[in-house]
Amino acid sequence: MDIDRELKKRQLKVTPQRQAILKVLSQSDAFINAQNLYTKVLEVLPGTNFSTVYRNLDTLVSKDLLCRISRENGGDLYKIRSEEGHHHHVICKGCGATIVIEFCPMDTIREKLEDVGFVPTDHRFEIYGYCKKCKDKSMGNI
Amino acid sequence: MDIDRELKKRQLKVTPQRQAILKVLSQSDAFINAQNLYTKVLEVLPGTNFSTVYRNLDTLVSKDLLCRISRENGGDLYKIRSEEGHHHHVICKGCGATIVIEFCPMDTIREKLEDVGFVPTDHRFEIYGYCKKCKDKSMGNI
DNA sequence: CCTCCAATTGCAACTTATTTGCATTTGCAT
DNA sequence: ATGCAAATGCAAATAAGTTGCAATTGGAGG
Repeated sequence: MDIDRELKKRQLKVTPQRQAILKVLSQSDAFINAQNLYTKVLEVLPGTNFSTVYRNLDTLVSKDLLCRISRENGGDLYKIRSEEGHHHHVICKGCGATIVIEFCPMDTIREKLEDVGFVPTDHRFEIYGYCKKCKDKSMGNI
Repeated sequence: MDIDRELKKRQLKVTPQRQAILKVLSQSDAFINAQNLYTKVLEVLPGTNFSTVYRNLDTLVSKDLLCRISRENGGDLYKIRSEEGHHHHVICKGCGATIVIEFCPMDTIREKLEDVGFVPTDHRFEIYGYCKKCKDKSMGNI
């Protein structure tokens, strides 16, 4: 991933902080929370402020550079948006690894909603569980 | 809904606070957040402590008396679990009203996950938008 | 290369949502 | 009526994220 290019494409300034954040995120496609990300960013660019990280997570999500999901009783999680277009995720609760799925349940249900006059604006579909590697382990570090 | 009966069935003590919480929740099937619920509970049972409300929300969700969803950048929302068994929700962003749908996308995707050795433990599927009534209004009070 | 200015950052204080420890009270089984 | 685990109230603590503002800086244009 050409970080500088992706930032410029979206008219965002190329700052060391953004480079650090995207560098960390691009090194894995697992979901990570803001605090853990912040810790890792500090290793790449010591002195970075956490509000800068939070602000940029918002910015980068809104510019479609990151995917964000939120869980019950847990903070939001982020990862690099490597796929183009609409998709959903299968997320391993052991290692955080993700599988992207193209299947979208809205395709099945949209028409039924129209029948009752409901206009969908957005939706969530996420699957949690354990990947092949993490099966039989109970790490729970997500 | 027979509140006392449902509590006893789950070996939970019947307290005025729980009765108040469930009374408020059972009067509507819209999702509501903990703070708003707390305010309404105070009208029914003044003096109730907010930590009691929070603790009971957790308890009641774990005992399958309530449904909980969480949104990006917002707290969790709760409603009475009126349907038996597994189901998903369509939620109006205008008035909070919900439609229960029996359709579950896992039926479609489960087999494909098995093929790659992924063991799903739980999933989320929620649809947000505007119901017939709230269309053309931009209330955004959810 | 230099200048300028809006965008970005650092800092610290604040907010919001929720949780926890502990003493007190209470539902309910016996 | 009694005993005790469960539940509550209170206050303080925590976690996660946000905000105002002054200082800094990326990068477009000269």
